[in-house]
Amino acid sequence: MRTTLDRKTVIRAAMKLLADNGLDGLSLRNVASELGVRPGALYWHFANKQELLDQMAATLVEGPLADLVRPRPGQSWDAWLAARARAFRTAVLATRDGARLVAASRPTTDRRPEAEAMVATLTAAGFAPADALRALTAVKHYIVGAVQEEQDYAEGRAVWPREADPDRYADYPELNEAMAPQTTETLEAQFEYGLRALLRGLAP
Amino acid sequence: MRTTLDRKTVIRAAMKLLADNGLDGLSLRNVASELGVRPGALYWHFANKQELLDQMAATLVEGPLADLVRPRPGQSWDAWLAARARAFRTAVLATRDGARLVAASRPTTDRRPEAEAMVATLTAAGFAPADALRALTAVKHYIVGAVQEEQDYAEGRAVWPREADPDRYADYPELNEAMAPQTTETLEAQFEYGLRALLRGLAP
DNA sequence: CGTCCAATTGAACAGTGTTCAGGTTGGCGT
DNA sequence: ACGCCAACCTGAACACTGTTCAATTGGACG
Repeated sequence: MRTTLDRKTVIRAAMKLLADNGLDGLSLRNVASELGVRPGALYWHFANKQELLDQMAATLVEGPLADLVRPRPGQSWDAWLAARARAFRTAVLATRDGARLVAASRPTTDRRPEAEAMVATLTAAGFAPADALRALTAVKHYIVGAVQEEQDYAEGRAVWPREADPDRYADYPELNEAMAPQTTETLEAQFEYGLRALLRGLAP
Repeated sequence: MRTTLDRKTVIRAAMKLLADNGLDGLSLRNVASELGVRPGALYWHFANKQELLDQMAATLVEGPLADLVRPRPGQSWDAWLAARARAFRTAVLATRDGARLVAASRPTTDRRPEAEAMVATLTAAGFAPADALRALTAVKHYIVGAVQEEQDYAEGRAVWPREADPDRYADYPELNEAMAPQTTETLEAQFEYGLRALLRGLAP
């Protein structure tokens, strides 16, 4: 009995190849040969490559965010939102090209129950209903942009000026003083700085 | 005298095809045939497709932002940053798939003079040097994320829940009250809401 | 006029997502 | 035990893509 393929199995194999080769190196032929199967076989389980990417993105993000649809007892709205933001960031950065993957994917499940709970949490904290949704959206936008740029840098797609041309750096005194060498910690601090500022400014 | 090709001409043709067919429909063969030329000819003017995309993104953004490296006389730091943010958003949204184009491109010119001036402006307004750079970066991240999602929606890549399934919407009362039908104006208001919150929270 | 060289062609290479008629193959009903 | 049906997969092709490069053009210049 040759065990037959399975959506989950395909997704797992695709995730492994994503980690190994990056998003640009992820082809259906790769995935198929990793599974010992011909490319056409994948079309029995997925309508097209996009659907596979959607599922990959979903498995990436849904797990870590599941516990955080509501604040824990006694947790303030901003501490809760910050925790959610950090969880999202961590999950996306943990996978190679995670940000690009998420950006290239469409949502697979109905997000309305989740959204309803989150909006309700903010209105309970004093937000007007419309502002609650605007606030959640603004935070999402910040996270998406931050994670994208951060990973572009991590994967070498963006170039930090200091590394590009360290010599003539003396021409830019203010920039020189402002910018420390980039490390994992400074990137996280940057994210935290913007996140806290945004949450501070959003307070009702 | 057959006029010979030219970087600018190629970029212009590519921009037209981008507007007509979107980023996914933009192939070098398309660009070549639009110019009455074989695909290989483009490689005389650009090292590869990426370099063409980089130049396209640059022409998209650099013009509108050129005037806004420093605040106008008497303009506050936050009014200036907001104006810059709006100009960037407008420029990107004006072109089909502009956000994806910008996201997929690397910077072509040395951004350090610009960055130096901007950091200096914020330090003059009372920011610590490191915070000045963090603030600018945070704003950039917010804009990038916002524009990306906004255009995903505009091009039909994202689905707004209300349109996806308007009937069962009564199950989500808070969401229902929070979410008005999306129009150009509400999208701009959403952007503005997050931008103002972020700038408010960033104040030194 | 002849030479030179920037600019382009023609043709190929290796790879991609996708389709589909045709084979397997496992399990179920009779 | 047999036959059948549906799930599953193969084999092979199609229409694309970006990219390379030897060979060829055509205009400018000495």
